[in-house]
Amino acid sequence: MSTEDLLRLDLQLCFPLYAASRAMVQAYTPLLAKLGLTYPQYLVMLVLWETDGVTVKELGEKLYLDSGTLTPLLKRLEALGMLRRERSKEDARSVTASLTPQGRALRRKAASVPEAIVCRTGLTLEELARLRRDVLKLFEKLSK
Amino acid sequence: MSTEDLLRLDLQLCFPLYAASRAMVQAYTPLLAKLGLTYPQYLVMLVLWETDGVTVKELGEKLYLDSGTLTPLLKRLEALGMLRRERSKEDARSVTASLTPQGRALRRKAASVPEAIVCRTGLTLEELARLRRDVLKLFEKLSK
DNA sequence: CCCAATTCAATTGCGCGCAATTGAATCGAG
DNA sequence: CTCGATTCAATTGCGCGCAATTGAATTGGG
Repeated sequence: MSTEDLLRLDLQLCFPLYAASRAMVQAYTPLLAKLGLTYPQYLVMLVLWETDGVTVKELGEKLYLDSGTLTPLLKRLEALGMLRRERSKEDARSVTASLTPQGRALRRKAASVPEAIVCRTGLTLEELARLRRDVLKLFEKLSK
Repeated sequence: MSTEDLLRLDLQLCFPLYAASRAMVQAYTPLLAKLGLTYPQYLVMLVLWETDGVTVKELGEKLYLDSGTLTPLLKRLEALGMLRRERSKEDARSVTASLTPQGRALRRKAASVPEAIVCRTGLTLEELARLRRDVLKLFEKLSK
């Protein structure tokens, strides 16, 4: 493959990845709109539904996002009544996000989202699992 | 697989895709910084290097971006001296972007970028081609 | 115990993405 | 030829992402 070819938009991996990622978020958008959430907000809620009471730092480690993204996002979720933000008593440098009853209750309404997305892709669970594994492998290579 | 499992962050395809896409852009960032470009700006340049003199609409169709994104981005590239924007004479509704000599010359400096990224992924060209094909298939399913 | 280094979240600034709207130009049915 | 519908780019508004900086709290070496 020539350098010329490598510069071709349609032959690169990055652009399809970038386009697919945005298309995926677009697929979630109308579903999440019913819950009053954006996609990044939904990611934060997924973490909290799994492990309530996490710090900004922990959220950042799980989602690969920094405080510049998370702080305003968490403030919006707090304004929506989904969670509370409070300074940790043990370590006053850190801030913990905890679900409100309303935030916890939203989980049931969100339960139908993943299956709807799986259907939307038109792929089998096996195909999805393989693609997920391959993309994750790429991600790990890039993170190093 | 239960609904519970589907809701788990790490089992979903979307989050790895989202994380990998951002990691990929991050991998490009230092390389493109040497050219004075952001990743979306680089995508526009790739299109222009392949086909000079495209309208905002055509750029949007190739990159899946709308005028709300492209208009300010093209203005920045114009301010950088990479291209000119002008109203089409045939159809005064459309605007055409054309490379300046400087913009055309940048292609040589950009030639080393794709290979550097390929190395960065640590994947073989075959693995990359397969992943690209699979991601593209997903994208097409989601675009429908 | 002290203070320099580190670790936190918050803030600032900027460039996307994208929905929604605007306004100009063109098209096309009648 | 006309005028309503359509097609353009531009604009507005908002929520990310992320680099860089700030300032407060904590840590740890001496």
